Amino acid sequence: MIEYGQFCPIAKASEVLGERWTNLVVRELGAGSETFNDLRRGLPLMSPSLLSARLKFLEAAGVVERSDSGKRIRYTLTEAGRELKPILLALGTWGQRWAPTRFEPKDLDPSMLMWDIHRSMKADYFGQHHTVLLFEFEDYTSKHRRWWLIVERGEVDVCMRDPGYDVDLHILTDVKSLTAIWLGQITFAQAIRRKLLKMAGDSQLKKDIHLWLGTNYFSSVKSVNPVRI
DNA sequence: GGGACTCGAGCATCCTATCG
DNA sequence: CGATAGGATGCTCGAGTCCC
Repeated sequence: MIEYGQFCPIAKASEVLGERWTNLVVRELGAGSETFNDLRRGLPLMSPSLLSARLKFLEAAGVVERSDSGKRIRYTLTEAGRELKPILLALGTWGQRWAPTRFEPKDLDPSMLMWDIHRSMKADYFGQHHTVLLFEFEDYTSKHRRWWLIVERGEVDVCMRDPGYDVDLHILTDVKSLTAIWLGQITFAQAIRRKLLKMAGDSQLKKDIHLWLGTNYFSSVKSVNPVRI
């Protein structure tokens, strides 16, 4: 644990939250992740051993509650943890406005992007229709190239293997462009016009992509140093 | 087989003592 | 006072365990 040797409340808060990854674990829990594997999907570069250590630390600090139903272990935020939400949102707003975004390969992560998108998609748009969306990243050749989002009864599932259903809409793009759209750095219309995003399939889904895909929470915050795509 | 870890080796970074 | 070395600490990666 970091210790600053100061009574200042900011120092005390930093002793709890200042370690690497800690804020992002709280972010994931605040966004609705509850199981160890959900958290891993939202934090793909964090090792499981470190995630386990951080969860134990946050539990001891009174930020996270661990409950074991016998079937599976759930992690949820305590009242202290929930009170961090506006603080993290303020931190994110500051980051979107002031922190330089370079979109270098090390900052781009298709798994984190798809996990984030699947969580914020407007599932209500699809009603009771079973809908299959295939996202294909032209800049990836590995197992991370194709991602299926399956919408069913208000739930969205993300899949890295072909689930075997007919695809309603095929979206061909690259990770950098979709990240830029997701963060509000460029609009769908601009991306389509510049052929950074191409679609094949259901014409209504194509037309309404800006309605159902959603955007990152901070996308409306204007950056002082926007990136050039 | 999936979920939730745990362990150990190796590497990276940080901290502290020492030296010029 | 600043640079350096070496030990301590932290982190990742990969493999494995345990339980349901």
